[in-house]
Amino acid sequence: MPFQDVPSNVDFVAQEHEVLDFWKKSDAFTQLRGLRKGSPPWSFIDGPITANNPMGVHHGWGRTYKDITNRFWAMQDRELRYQQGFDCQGLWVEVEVEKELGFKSKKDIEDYGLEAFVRRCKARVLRYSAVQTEQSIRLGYWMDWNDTDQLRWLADMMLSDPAKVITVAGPEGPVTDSVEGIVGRLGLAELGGSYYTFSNENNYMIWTFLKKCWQNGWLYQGADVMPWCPRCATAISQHEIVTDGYREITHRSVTVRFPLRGRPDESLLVWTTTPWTLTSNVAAAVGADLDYVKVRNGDHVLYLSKGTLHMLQGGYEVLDELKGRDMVGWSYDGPFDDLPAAQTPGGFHPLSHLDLGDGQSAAAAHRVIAWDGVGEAEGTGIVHIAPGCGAEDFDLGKQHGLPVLAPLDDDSHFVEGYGWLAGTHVSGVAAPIFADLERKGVLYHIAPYSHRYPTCWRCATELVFRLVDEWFISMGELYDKPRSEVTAAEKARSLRYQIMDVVDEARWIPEFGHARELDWLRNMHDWMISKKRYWGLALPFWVCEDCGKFHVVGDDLELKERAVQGWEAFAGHTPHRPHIDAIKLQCEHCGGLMHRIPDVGNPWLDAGIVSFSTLRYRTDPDYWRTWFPAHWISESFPGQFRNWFYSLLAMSTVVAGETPFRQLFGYASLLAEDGREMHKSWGNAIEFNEAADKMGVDVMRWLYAAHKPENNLLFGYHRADEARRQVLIPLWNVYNFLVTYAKLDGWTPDQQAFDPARPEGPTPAVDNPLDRWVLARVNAVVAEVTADLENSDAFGATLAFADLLEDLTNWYVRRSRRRFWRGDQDADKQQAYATLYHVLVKFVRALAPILPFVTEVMYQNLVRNVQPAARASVHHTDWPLADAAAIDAALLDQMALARRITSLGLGARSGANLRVRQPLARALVHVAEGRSDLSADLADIVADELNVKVLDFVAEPEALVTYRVLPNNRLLGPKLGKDFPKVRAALATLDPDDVARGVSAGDYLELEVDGQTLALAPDEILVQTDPAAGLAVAADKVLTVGVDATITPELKAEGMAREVVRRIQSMRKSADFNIDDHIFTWYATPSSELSQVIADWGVYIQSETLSDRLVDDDPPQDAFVEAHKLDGIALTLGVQRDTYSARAVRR
RNA sequence: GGGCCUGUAGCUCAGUUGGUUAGAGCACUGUGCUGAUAACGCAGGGGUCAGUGGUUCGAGUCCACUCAGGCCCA
Repeated sequence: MPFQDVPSNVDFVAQEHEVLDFWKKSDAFTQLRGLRKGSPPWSFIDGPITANNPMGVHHGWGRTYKDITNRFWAMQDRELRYQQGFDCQGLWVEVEVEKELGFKSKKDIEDYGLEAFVRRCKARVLRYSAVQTEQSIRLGYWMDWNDTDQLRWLADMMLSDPAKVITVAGPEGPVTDSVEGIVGRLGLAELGGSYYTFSNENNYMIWTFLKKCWQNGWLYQGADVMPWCPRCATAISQHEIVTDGYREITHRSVTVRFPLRGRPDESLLVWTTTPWTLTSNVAAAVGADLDYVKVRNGDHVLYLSKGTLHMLQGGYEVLDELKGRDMVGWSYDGPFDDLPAAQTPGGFHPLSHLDLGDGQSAAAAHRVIAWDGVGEAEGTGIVHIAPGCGAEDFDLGKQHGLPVLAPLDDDSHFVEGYGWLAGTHVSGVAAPIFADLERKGVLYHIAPYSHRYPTCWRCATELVFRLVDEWFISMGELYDKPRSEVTAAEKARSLRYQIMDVVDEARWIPEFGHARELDWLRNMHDWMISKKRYWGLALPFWVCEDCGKFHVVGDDLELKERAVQGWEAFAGHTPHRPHIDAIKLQCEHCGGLMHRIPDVGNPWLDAGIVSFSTLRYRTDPDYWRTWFPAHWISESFPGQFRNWFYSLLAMSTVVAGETPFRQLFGYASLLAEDGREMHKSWGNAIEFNEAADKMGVDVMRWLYAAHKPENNLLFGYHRADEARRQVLIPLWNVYNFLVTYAKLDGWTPDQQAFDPARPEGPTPAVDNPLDRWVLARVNAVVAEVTADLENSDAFGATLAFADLLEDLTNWYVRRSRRRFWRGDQDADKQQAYATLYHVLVKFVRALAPILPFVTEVMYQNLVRNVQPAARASVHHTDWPLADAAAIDAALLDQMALARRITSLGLGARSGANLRVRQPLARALVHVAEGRSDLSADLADIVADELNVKVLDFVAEPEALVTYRVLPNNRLLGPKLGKDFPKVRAALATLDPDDVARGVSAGDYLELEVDGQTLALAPDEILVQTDPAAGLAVAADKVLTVGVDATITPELKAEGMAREVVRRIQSMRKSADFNIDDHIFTWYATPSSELSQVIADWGVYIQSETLSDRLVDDDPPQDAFVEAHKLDGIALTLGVQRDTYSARAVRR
């Protein structure tokens, strides 16, 4: 079969959809897996994408890296698992389902019913995993994707009839289970497809991990004051709050008086931005070394720090100065001592295992304490301390043995014990509290205050700090010494240092990732893993109702073994709430009944376990060992150091004691084209589907790949247009060029020695320098790109590809055009075809991982249409080999020189206003010393491109240039050291012409420096040339090119003939003739000179324009006619198709 | 306060171990070429390589500090 016609105006987007159809119909992905089965493994572990919404263009970036890398290694004949994953459990899903249902609080969920709510969460995840699957397929991401219709069907069934028993197809045969059972087994070996972190295996594997932590003594239940979302009614962990959470918010700050006990009419002046916390005040902190003043201010005597006197309203008189330490121990009356909470001995909070304050009530405990955290940047230098309402306050309270008051319940309403406040919500208490303080006479001043305040990363509600009872994994002690000095015993006690060692085992790209992860680990607090919510990992912690001891269940087997109640209710369900909560165990210590704590797990546990759960760690150790650790993982850097990278590392350290990945490739953030984050409300957001259909995914993938990954990527349509113009269209044009002429000439590639794995075949044997050069180029580029992609450097690959494409289009094809166009079928033409074909096929195959669609189209036509034995898809072929023998470095240098000469020559012409169509007699080239001249072949190419009859290389370019002599820094710098500047200065005083002559003759140059004579070797001096003034000359560092501007009558005539040819060519196109149509041409001009030129150059004009006749007469009526002016001379031209002659004549 | 990243032309970005006159694309201007034509070539303007100091014969590149932006932690 011959090549198919190539449209010159191609709709890339429509074409991508055709390719998707082709891949689907031909089952191209499955074929690839079959082809690579049994080859050495290359293991990629995917970081799960949250299946909660459609994916965005920023996901496209990461997925492009993943797909490029997978495709590259598959072409290297490696077997891959192709399993990508969905993150399924956690608050983010709950929040969206709550929105769907119009819920406002946790109570709404409980009223609705946990069982139904959890099923809705599962269904939502299934639905969006289907959407994301379809989007990823559109991107060209080849993975073991699920059938999206089946996913949607399962979602529906989860809601309507989860207990229904169904049979679905799996890779090893049909699998029968309930709908809920099948959903819980998605991604496991028997079902294949994407992994889902809500799967049974993922959950039970986390149990195994948690049990191991427990056995190592790293798991504990702790009390702490944590940021808490009043709406979500859960604590927010350190991981969640650090970046996503802070917003600039203006609150009403309040300054109040704390009347001192035993010092009549004297008060501490205290300031806070969170008035509700005053209800739970226990202490006031001062800086021990800070200077304080006692002032009279209106009716009061107040204490505050010297640096915050501006806080006072109205005039004041300083009565005394003192240090903070002098105030420590003073006692005062708190603003809410009238409430029962403040008067309760031992403090007021619900945690039975927390015992602070020596039985004192808060009111009795009120005192001034010292704290080095007190400063004067804001406030009064006296800090109100409420240990139940702030993290630092809680720590201070522990140090000082202060009682704790915890005022808020789960929904952030004040609890009983807070008198008139009980039952009111924290968000609405500022005003009544101000009124109450006013009434009590302690309110001093209220003022707006803007600060960065933490908000919920999911629902943007302002967080409060609340005393909570949560579960933690201990990170271990942080030793106050360099890591290298930490002993083995210390390390054994501290998980933190064990993870650090594991971090060292992996290669981090970019390298700074390594340091960042270590920095995070140094600063990591104990990992809060519990969440007081509904949809998520059921933490396997069972607590004894009698003795309070807890037990951690390690997996499903142990659960079944130890269950003493509730197994029947649970059996057949996934290990989620509410069914899991039915199960009771018996306490090993006292025999009491144990119930599961209601908390669910931190979602990063779900994502971090996948290097075990998806690799069959529990069921098939050999399989796990084959695929663990991953060769490569990749995610966006911002955020993942504390999230996925961290949890992956921590969990692998605990379970396996080794790194879960060998190479980590990270990239930055995607921004809009205006450099800002994409936000719908700002109008700069681009949805994935819209981008795919407007710019095309090959273009998107190029934008993603052609970027230094550690820099933020600005994504948008202007850049897309640029990429299409610079890459896709030129590539397509070269392809179009080859196919067009190959069809005209009936050329097809050799079928004898066809290799389906590497269909371009061995490097063709050619002698034309252009061919040898472009073959050298393509092989050099393949060598470079191979190294780049092995090192996760897609960016480097795109740079190399762009250069090659430039060389191919703007030099090889441009200079070879006539070789293809010529009528005869000589050896040179055959070599040209063989070369361009080889280069293009090799190029296209190397590009295939980055641009999988357009390369597929080109492969189908260039290879599959002409080679019956060809593999079905370009993605089934093997990675091209770089033929080292073809990389002729000398030729590459020579051609680079030729191109520079050309460029300068065109510049010289342009500078003298000599258009290129006008032939000139000669160009003069001077190449600086030490550089070789061009071979005759290359000189001819340059002469042709410059449209000069002769290209002369001149050794004595005085006519062209003036000289400049410089010391050779690279040689003389190290040799002379400090004397170097003097030598440079001495050299500058000499006559450059003399020096240049000496150097070119190979003489040593004697130099007088500080009375010493110094001899410089010729290679220690660089002779540079600058163009001489007044010539059509251009020059760069090495080269000078001048053109002879004299236009003889003969040259002028030839120039006119070429002009006529160009006009006719352009008319052929306007008249919509085929490229090989023969024509009749008429011309009429009043100028006898022009008419003579056309007659003289008739043979040339006819052969260039395929004119069977060239007639000096007015064109007939039905010809295609245009009136032209050549240098002001009128010329009427007419063309008409020669219907009798036709294309066959040219063959 | 500590850690990391970034700072190069109007815009977006390259710049390989330190080496001679710092590049590309876009945009602008001029011009040319063309069966790549909704392209392309050549030329031009446009740079205190964020700043200061240091190392070095030589710094966009290495070191220190400062400034600005971003991220992480306290």
